[in-house]
Amino acid sequence: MIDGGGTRPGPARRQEAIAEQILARGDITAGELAELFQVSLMTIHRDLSALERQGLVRKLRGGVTAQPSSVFESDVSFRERSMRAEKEAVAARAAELVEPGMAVMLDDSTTSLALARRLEALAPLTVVTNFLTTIELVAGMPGIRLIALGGDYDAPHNSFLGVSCTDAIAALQADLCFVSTSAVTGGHACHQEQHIVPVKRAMLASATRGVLLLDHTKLTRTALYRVARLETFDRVIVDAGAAPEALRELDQLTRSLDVAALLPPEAS
Amino acid sequence: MIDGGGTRPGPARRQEAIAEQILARGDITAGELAELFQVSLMTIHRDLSALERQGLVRKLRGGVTAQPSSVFESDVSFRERSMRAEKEAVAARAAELVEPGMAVMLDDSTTSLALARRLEALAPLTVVTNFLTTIELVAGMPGIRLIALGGDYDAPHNSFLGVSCTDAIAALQADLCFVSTSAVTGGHACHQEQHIVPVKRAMLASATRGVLLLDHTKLTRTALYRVARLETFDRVIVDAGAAPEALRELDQLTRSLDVAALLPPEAS
DNA sequence: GATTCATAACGGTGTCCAGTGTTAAAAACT
DNA sequence: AGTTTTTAACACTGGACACCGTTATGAATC
Repeated sequence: MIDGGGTRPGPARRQEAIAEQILARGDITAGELAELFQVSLMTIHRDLSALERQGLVRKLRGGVTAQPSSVFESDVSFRERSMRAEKEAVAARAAELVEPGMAVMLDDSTTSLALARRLEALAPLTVVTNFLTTIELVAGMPGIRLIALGGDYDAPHNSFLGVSCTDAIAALQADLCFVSTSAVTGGHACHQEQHIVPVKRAMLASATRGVLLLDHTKLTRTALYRVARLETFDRVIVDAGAAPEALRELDQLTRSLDVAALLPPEAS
Repeated sequence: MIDGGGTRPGPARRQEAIAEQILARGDITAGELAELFQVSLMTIHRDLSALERQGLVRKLRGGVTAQPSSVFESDVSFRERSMRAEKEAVAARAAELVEPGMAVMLDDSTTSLALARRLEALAPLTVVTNFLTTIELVAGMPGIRLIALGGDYDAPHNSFLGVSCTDAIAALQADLCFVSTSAVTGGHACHQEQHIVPVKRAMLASATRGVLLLDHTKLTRTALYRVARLETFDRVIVDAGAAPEALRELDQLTRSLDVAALLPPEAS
């Protein structure tokens, strides 16, 4: 059983492998990669240019080096690719909390996006979000009322932030709010980017119930800015991949913890 | 996504011709169309279904009938198709008013969209809009700062409206504001849809200078709701297709009229 | 200047998919 | 019922485009 999940296009797969190599070794030459993957030098160069456009590596004469992780970890196109199955599991569980007629708020996380994909079945519904990807998705769903949160466009996140965004949020009141942060440490949900924090806080303040969506890798990570204490959330959903002791600790700190089992590998 | 040239793939072209037929004759049978275009009945049915989804015609047993124009005239996908050259001419002239560093506001009109396409060359620039099509376009322009205006999503216009939109506008101050309305009558810029009016008004109120963009067909049309008096606008731009007496009358009523000559039919 | 590496340009190859027709079933009308 | 119109399902096709290699040109380093 090779290639278990989604082996979609040709080059993307190789590029992922290349990125993995670089991230592991730190640097490598184009020639080595060509040898390793049995393709021409030109192809390697093209792959590297693509990866550079995504901000994953830096090209320089004679080879490539890895980019410090903090730079690209926040980029959408990167986040979109990682922890797919875990996000789906969490999103599926989150969808169970949504009932027709509700107004739900979604932040600019790819986990929320996974949830958004499942919302069409639950119409009628009002969806509020500042995430352009989600906006485009939900705009095409007939039964769903969409309220977009405007603001300053942030390219790496593909979302809208800033004062005019928080102002818009403050004028609303949602039933349910789904938020994801990049880390959980010391009883707090944390994020590594300052300018996102006020938006997430405003969302939580404008919703009757707040739900935190996590994949298990968030539990072992740290980030600088505190978004909110874990008790702030009425519910926390995490996938089942976490270590037992981490789960136990998390359970202590949260009002209501929900562990989502991984879904069967559907051929979506 | 969009093809400026006009002669698109295969079926779109035929569907346009079909729509033209129906709009001219009022109604027609599927069989006649199949004969007329030398394609199978099935294909005609598919075309008609597509046109029906766009709200242009109504299918009923035995044929199709035209939809009263007021229903679809406001739909984006329809507006996008009409008066292409005129809009480009007006947009080109409007672009001359924009200087690097400015903050410009664009409404949810396809003329504004045509203008937006020309803005990348004028970076650095701040663009403010409530039109999702424009948002997606400008989000991909590196040198341009984008501020999106949120609000209730309106599917036929593909834009955001409502109180939360006007509120967001009121919190801003732009240098230049470009607005287009569906008609000009009795010294007023008018629009046929009520819920759009407050948004356009708010935009004009939040900009130092207001510019009205028109194609000449707007001059002979009427619409119910007054948006603003023509003197409100610091400048009015119209294409050269208008009748001389209409232009003269318009000139009387505006502070500064600008007649844009049609551009050479470039193969963009 | 020589060498090595990177990019640009061109052409070949395969895949994917929109577009269409045919046939069959379903639905609507008489 | 019978007839006509509409939809559903399937297979075919051509063109578009992604992907890759080869060769040629350009840039950077020694």
